[in-house]
Amino acid sequence: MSPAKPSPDKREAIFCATIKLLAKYGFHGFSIKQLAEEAGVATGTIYLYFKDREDLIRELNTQIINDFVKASLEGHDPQLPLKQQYQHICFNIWQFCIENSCITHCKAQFDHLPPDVLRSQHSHAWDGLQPLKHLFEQGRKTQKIKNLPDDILISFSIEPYLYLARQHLLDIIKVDSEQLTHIIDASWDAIAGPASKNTNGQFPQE
Amino acid sequence: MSPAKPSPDKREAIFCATIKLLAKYGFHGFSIKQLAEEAGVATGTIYLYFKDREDLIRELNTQIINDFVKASLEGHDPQLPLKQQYQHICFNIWQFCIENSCITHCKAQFDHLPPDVLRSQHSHAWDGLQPLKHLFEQGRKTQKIKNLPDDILISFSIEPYLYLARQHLLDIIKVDSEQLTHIIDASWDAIAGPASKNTNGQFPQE
DNA sequence: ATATTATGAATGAACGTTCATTCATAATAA
DNA sequence: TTATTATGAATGAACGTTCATTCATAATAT
Repeated sequence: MSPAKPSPDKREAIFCATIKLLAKYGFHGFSIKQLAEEAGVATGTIYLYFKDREDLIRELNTQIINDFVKASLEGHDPQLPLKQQYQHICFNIWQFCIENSCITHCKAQFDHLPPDVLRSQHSHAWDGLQPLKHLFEQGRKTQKIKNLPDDILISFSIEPYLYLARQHLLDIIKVDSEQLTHIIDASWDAIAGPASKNTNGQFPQE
Repeated sequence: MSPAKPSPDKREAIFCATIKLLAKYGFHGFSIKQLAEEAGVATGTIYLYFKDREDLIRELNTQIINDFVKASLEGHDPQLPLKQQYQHICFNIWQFCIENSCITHCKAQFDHLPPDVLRSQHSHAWDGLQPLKHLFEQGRKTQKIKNLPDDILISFSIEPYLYLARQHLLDIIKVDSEQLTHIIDASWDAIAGPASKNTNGQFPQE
């Protein structure tokens, strides 16, 4: 089966098994022993590739963010109209979440790492999402997108998809491709247009 | 402090300490011993009030959902215009999240309990949110709200607030009350109006 | 006195991590 | 080619720690 080479993709096997187990059991109920079994290696082997448990999880987190960001921007074309650019990214996100169910379930787990890790993760993710930043910036300038900070726009642009994908994968709800279109439209409605002017009675914002 | 009383609210103290620790350390790094110390009781005492660790967490989860639902609907008035009803609920959610930071951080942890628990949690939550269900239903009928399933509307109505509140509490972003108004408006824009008809083909937006 | 409630030392299972050992392959020598 | 040696990836039993849970005992209430 497995010879004794250096090892190009054994690390990958460990990653893969970690994702699988983390998605299934969460951080509790996830043990190194179980991981070794799932990955088809000895427990000690894991420590040849990762300093310790924490290191493994941090590295995995980084890779997942990278993959997610990369998938989100696949085929991105800054020449297209803003709305189309946005729709494309949203579709990418949905697609990625559905096709990588383990990652989708994992990802949410990472939202509860220590605060300092979260902060660096946050800024790292934004680094990769530069094109989305530009899209938002351009949208704000041309009044096609509400004049709100990136993070707030994100809360309508990415979070709902993550949530819905999780529920979809758990069979709690079902989203077909026609609904997805409507969802993407709804999410565009949330961020589109200059910040609405009259909430209740109040003053225009500008 | 009190040596050996019957115990009306010792259970509450244990709940409270659990929330605190869970918010701080997550499921890992949360131990019964630590919990006992934080709650000011002996380890054995915990087992007088809860069958075991799992039972404690499940019960806590249920109570948090109940509190959350109750807070969301506080002061709800079905007589008001739909948009105002909606804004009021959104504001309640934000308020609750900010005022109960430990619960907000905890809540997300529970998103990764076993699937069957998640499903029952989901339907239990909806039971309590009947008024919101009605609001959505009425909105769909009168074309004031998009013709989309409740769960999808929720993804723009609750999830973004949970996400933003978490980030706000972690000091990753800051949301002031003026921004909150805009966020609530944006979230209304997401669900408002009949499901948009032209995705790409483009009519004027208003 | 009796029942109820609280305690925390004791327990054993499970955990992450280590390290002496193995062995297929690579490198070198004949 | 064939024999010999060196390598380091892989192993998994063993280790020390930590954990959830129990229970004999103590404290309090009735």
